[in-house]
Amino acid sequence: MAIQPFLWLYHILIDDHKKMKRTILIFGGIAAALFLLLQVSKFSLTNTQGFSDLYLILASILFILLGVLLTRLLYKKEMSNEAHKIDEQRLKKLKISKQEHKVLGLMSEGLSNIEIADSLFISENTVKTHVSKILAKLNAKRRTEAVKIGRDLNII
Amino acid sequence: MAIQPFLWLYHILIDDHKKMKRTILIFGGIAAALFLLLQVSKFSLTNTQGFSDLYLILASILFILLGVLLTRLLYKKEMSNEAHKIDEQRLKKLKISKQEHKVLGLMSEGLSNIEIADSLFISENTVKTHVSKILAKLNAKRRTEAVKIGRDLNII
DNA sequence: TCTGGTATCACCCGAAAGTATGATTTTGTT
DNA sequence: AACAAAATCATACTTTCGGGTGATACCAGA
Repeated sequence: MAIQPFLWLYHILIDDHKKMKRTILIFGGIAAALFLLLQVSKFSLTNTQGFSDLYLILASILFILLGVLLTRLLYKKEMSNEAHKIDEQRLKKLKISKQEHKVLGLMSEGLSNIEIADSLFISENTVKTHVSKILAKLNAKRRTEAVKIGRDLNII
Repeated sequence: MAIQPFLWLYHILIDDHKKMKRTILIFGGIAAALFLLLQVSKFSLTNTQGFSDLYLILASILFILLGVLLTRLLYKKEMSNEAHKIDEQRLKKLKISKQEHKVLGLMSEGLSNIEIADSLFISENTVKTHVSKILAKLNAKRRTEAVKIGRDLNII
């Protein structure tokens, strides 16, 4: 849950170009707001107090909005990443092998044993063996239950 | 994706008391930052320019952080709400009845037909009928596939 | 080299799931 | 009240799942 300082910058700079526009917008907005604020502070030396205060408040609101916008952009990514990434540690604890994990994934896609067999280029019997072991390791009685448990454990 | 202006305020004020502390913190922070900023603007009339600028920048950063904090708090709730609420409209379009929906939900929990029957106080045969209709309406061949489709359609 | 883990496959059998059909009752709407 | 939709249940049948057992092969680490 802690904000990693440079990770999001990396994501913004390295990731796909679609988000470049928004990135430029945000950094441009920050620069503009900062500039505006500094200008206001200079004006406040010569102008009236009330005028300066109004613009300070506006600039403050702008900064808050920037923070909101920034977070909406990044937090969404962070959350979806966190939600979708599989828990490798738990896989090891449960001693679920690579192939078993693949089978579990295809089970969660609603495939039958034969369909899984075809997509992995193995026989249906082999799939059955994998499924049985998965059920045992996840302490499930049915494949639907295994999928449910797997989802809960962030294994799928 | 649009920010609903008063919805989050409602959530903050009405929801459980655990979040009250954080709420007070945030609004307190906003008030403090505003006060700080206004004070700074007054100081800038008498003090040196550099001194004022430094505090202005600090206040700006504080505002951004406030925006970030605020959004992290609210957006999380919004996202989880959005993700977990079922799509009633699609249920109507698919003509899935209440009982069928219940059965679908219990299927996704990994229950067998008999277990579903017991928890709904109906016979296994009835459950089978419901399941068959669900499969037909969701265009699924197996219950696992139905669960998958249901999840994708935000029906579960 | 031996051993344990993984992956592969096969056969049998019982249990669960799913299909098809038909029938009755309940419920909600006009 | 009348009608449609939903909910209930049953019976018979087919298909899929899952358990149990055993077997072969491969690979990596002790």
